[in-house]
Amino acid sequence: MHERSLATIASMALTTAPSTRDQILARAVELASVEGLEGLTIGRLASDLSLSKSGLFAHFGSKEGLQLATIDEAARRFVRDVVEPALGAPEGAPRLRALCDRYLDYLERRTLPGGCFWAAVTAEFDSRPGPVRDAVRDGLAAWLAELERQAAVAGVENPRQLIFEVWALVQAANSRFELFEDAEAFSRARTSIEALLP
Amino acid sequence: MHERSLATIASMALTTAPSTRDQILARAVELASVEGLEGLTIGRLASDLSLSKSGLFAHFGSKEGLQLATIDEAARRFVRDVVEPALGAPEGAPRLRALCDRYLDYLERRTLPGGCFWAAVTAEFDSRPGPVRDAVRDGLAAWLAELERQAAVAGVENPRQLIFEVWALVQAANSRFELFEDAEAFSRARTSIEALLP
DNA sequence: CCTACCGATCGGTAGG
DNA sequence: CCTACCGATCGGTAGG
Repeated sequence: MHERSLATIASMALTTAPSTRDQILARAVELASVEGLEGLTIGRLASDLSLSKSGLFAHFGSKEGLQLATIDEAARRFVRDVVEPALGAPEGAPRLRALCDRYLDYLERRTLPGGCFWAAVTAEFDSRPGPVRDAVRDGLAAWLAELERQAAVAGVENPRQLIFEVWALVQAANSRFELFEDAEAFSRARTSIEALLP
Repeated sequence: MHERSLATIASMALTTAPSTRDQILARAVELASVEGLEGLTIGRLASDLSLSKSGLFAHFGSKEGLQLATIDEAARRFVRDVVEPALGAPEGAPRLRALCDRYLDYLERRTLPGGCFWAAVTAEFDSRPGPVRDAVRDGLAAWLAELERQAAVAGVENPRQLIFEVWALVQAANSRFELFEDAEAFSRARTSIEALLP
């Protein structure tokens, strides 16, 4: 076990230099949080990374391929930055609280230049059927299902209703923070969420 | 000031005769609810209305002019379809309840093809500074201020916190309805809001 | 990963 | 409100 984690650390250290594709997707997630997945253009992305358009294009095959890869990368970063750090808390109420806290902190730190990636792409694609909307929906559904599962473990009587309310408040905090630059947005959300959690 | 501008907009809506410009803006609000204010292109709009691009363009002078006029039209329709019908209810708790009910009904009927106009354009422009974001912010601020005023008249101790929560739930209902085609989204929101209102 | 292209569409202009 | 344009940029392709 010690050997494995050392090997993992070593291999991470050796592979820290991100691939071109990883660099592209890191920038793509940032850009999409501000400009959306349609505003994410291949030319802009290539220019930001000093690549040729066709060189960048070849990694994804189509704009839709780039959009889907960007959603996948955003989900991966979300797990790494929000879900994984909360795994130390026991399942149920403590885990649920940790997941909410982590994400509110993540948003408040303005980790992405446009705030919540899911807020941006959900509003953009929620009424535009197709593979991109499906991927957004699946990514968000996985997150909501995890929150609902923790609420169920905590013995909440109606997990879906509770998580509907909790996620509503998180999204409202993001929206108010971004649109109104309202510094109180997150404390408002934390107050309301604390009153709801078991 | 917010109240006066709402009343002014309402009276304009009642007295303005149909014109090419009005037809353009009616379609623009619909399109923007799906495609956003950037996805709203002059060529697409002209084609939908069988006008030349330059003929349509001349009404607004720039794309930004079209975007600002579209926001203004959306606000006008919002007042006509949501605010005015609620004015029969006495100020305070009944008015607040009527405003919420009206808007939830409006969204559930899917009056606009992309759902809530404010949800679409807020998420799109909330991290993109400029006149368009300012107009979105001002339109939403007028609506939230009206809700807060009714909450204050109703004797709520913290109107801002209450309306933060109420609007969060309305937006969550719209988002779930659009993204997941969740028929229960609005009943969820109504249940939660009913528990919050005085 | 590149250069060199392609047709379509973008916002916008000239002139009527 | 129109026709006839403009340069820039879009997603995408050919070929290396």
